Amino acid sequence: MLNYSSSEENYLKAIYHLQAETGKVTTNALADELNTRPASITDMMKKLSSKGLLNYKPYYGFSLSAEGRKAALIIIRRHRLWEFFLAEKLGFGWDEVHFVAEELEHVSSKKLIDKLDEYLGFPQFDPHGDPIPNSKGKINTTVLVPLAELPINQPAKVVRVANKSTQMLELLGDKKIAIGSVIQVQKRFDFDGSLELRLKPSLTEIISEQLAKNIFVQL
Amino acid sequence: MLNYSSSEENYLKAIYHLQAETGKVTTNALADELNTRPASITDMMKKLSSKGLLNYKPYYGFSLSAEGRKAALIIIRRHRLWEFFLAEKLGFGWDEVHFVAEELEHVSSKKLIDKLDEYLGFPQFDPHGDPIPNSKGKINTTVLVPLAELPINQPAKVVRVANKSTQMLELLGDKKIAIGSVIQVQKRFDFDGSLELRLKPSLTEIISEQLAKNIFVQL
DNA sequence: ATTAATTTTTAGGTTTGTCTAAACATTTAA
DNA sequence: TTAAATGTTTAGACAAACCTAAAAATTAAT
Ligand SMILES: [Mn+2]
Ligand SMILES: [Mn+2]
Ligand SMILES: [Mn+2]
Ligand SMILES: [Mn+2]
Repeated sequence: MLNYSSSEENYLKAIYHLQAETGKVTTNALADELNTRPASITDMMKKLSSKGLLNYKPYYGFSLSAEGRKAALIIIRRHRLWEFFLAEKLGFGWDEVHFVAEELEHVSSKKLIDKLDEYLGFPQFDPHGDPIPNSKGKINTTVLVPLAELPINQPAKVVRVANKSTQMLELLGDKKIAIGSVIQVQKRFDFDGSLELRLKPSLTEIISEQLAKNIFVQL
Repeated sequence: MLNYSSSEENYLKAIYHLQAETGKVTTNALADELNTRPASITDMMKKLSSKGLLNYKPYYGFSLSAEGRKAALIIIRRHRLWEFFLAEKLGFGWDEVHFVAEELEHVSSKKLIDKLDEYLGFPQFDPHGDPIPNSKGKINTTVLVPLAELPINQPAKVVRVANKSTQMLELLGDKKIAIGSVIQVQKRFDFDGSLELRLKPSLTEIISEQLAKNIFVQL
């Protein structure tokens, strides 16, 4: 049914992400995201809008059409399922999966992805805690709360980490925090925003506000 | 270390296969194999030989250099490991794996392939019975005998099927022959070359010469 | 040994996706 | 409210990987 080039797919995905994160998408922001030049963005915007994937008026910006959003979600589904596979089955580290999935996501067999999904047990979140759209493109829109804003003594599950660097992975390992951990905030120090967490009845850890802003939990 | 485009990889692989099957490679044969025009072959031959992957003299034909052979084996390794994965883990049919692997083989992470190999238990043959090169590019060169030439009463294991069509799969299913089956030829009818096979002490099947020529066994 | 047929290469185009430099629009600042 | 800065689009090129049609080389047939 659908068949887009790897380039088109990367553009659709990037537009979707920028739209979700910042509300609107600009030519420069997209060029920055995709490591291309603004002129290339304009070229591709014309192409995608002529294919009905984008609403585009010169100088007025652009946004995904219903069809474009649908296509983007298919690619995001592929990407996150592959990330899950790499981490869960092949033992890749958290911080290594993204780069490889960036290539695997362009393999376009629908059967492949649906079988993979089944084989993996229909996972709900990728290794970074981001939700995986189902085969109909529906995405779990559970509202995630940054740990920095979690009310005191409210238990919650860690499901997503915004920053995906090696340094972050290292720090989380040290603090014994992982995707799936159930956590509650025991105390918030207003001076620097640092938090005292309770991980298990007998295990507490102190984390910085900066770290807390990058950890997302589900109530 | 190495990084070739998908096109270059497909050419290298096709040259390797034609070289192995027919001894030499011609412009037309290659164009035929790759569904392109002879002119496109000449273009790519210049490119690949300028990269040192090919020995090429205009009008005199071409053959893979040592480096080209090495690159081809890496791609064949990827292809066959993915085929094995699709058949073994995701439940794809024999006849469905090739098409998808044709795309997956171009994902270039060495770590991905080596981890996949390990995850799959270092398989020796793909679902068609073709040998899988190891991570150093060494390929199992076990000589395979077409079932049509197997001596009477010599037990042997089915390891490869040359024709990969759905029709073939259907016929083999009907005759209860699969990769891994241990077989011996009980009688050869010289009139039409058909064979009476013994599959288990109490199970015999008659197969045509045409089928027997497409089934390869290991002694 | 010419001529004819086949194979291979060259010449010149096309499409996709990129780029730089210049022009044009919009936004911000003086 | 004009000028400067910023953001976006156009114009024109380029490389990769294809193509068709014509030319050149090789091989096969008279
Ligand atoms: Mn990608
Ligand atoms: Mn992810
Ligand atoms: Mn391929
Ligand atoms: Mn195979």
